[in-house]
Amino acid sequence: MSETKKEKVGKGLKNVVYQDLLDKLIRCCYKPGTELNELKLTRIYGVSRTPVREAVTLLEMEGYLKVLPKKGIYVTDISLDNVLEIFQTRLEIEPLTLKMAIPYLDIRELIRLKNHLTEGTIQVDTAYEDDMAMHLYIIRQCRNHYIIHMMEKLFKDNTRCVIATGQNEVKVHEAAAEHEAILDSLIRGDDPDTCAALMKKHIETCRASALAYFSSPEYLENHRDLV
Amino acid sequence: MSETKKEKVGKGLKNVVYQDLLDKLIRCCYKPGTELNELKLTRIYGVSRTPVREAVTLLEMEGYLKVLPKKGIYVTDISLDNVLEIFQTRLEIEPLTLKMAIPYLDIRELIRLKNHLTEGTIQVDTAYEDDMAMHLYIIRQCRNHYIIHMMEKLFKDNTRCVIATGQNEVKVHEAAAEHEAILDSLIRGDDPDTCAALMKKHIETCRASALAYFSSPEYLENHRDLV
DNA sequence: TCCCGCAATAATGTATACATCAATTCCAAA
DNA sequence: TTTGGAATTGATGTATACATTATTGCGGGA
Repeated sequence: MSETKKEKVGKGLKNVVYQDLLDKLIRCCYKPGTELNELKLTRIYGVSRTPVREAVTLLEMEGYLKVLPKKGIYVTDISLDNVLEIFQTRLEIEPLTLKMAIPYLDIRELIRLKNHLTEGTIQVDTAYEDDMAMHLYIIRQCRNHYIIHMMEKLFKDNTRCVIATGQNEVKVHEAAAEHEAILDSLIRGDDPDTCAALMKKHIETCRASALAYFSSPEYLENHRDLV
Repeated sequence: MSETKKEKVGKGLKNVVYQDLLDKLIRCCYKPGTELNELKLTRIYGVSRTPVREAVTLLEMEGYLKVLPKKGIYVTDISLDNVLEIFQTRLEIEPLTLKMAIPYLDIRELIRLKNHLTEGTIQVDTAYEDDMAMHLYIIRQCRNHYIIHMMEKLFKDNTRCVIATGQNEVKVHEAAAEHEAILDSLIRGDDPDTCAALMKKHIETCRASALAYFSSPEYLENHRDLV
């Protein structure tokens, strides 16, 4: 009933609603604190309450929505603590994950990722996507579902935080240089600890950049509400 | 309609069904491979399909059930790979988690856990519960929701594996001795790396014990189907 | 006997009706 | 004017009816 009828994202309206809502929540089309309710959502998607409810149930379990009975459905807030936890986790786990992944990395894929970085000028608008692509590729090769699952969720949350707080001005060239260093190290076949150290350094740079942003006048101006 | 009407486990029949099903899946009352369907479940719980569906949807997302459209709902299998992943994750993450938790550990709680171990004879039937209690207490104090969430899921899976494979004969005294060593080290306020090393050693013991069990004639006899 | 096809069945997917409950509003009485 | 309370509203919780579809089984024809 909405637009194109058979998108087949994942079969079933439940999955369509879930995927679309998840995407909108991560991209902050529905900002933290927004109040929704089932009726609104059924009208937006042109489906009945059943698929909406199932999608909402899943998103509540994932922590993006909170259902208050007889009150409404609320988009969960983001806190500075949350951002700190994300970086703490990345600092502690990602270097480890990289070491686990090394035996399974495909050199061709690493080269492809590197070429993406150095293909002429870096495009700012896709820089964040490319950034995540490298991290997620490495993580997925660690062959441990528990860690992969945690890290994929973490990167979703990270994206949501980045968008919610408006830190679009990531230092793309600095990050790209560090990415290149990591990829080169992996391609050369350096000692795992060496590669992991480069990854740790990179994440520390990211964290410093994010925390600096949260203390900047620019941020404090626009987001007296958040964090 | 079933038995006691107002159990209030978590408000809502959805939560009642979810909690009960989760418990039964972890305890392998529904063994891996079992085929269920919504109708059966509605009859078992005496509720309509709606709460059943919502519970099933959640359990499918958690990986305990798999819904095959127009076929049935199947209890997911357990593989040896899964067991290996569990121990790999514990070996890599739990010592780290312990170090993160140290500043937040409550000495009184550590002493309480230790007294539990040394109170006369160790009761075999509750040994596994007590074992998990210590690990989960430490993990929860690490104050990182991503890691806590992952590890709680992992311990649920671990319990399910232990029960499914029937390794009730955990070496309770050996495990208890290692637990005591860890707790003593924490209570003394040893260096974090020292404590973490004890934890790692303990998990290695657990893994060795589990893997030995999987190679034992006793296991191979009873479980030609599994793993 | 074997095979093709249609129909019945049984399962999930979806929509909607009904139940419940909390918050709000509005009216009446002090 | 203020306040208490009952009724209405609006939200989710639950049950059920309806739609869709894959599977299965039966039956007729080659």
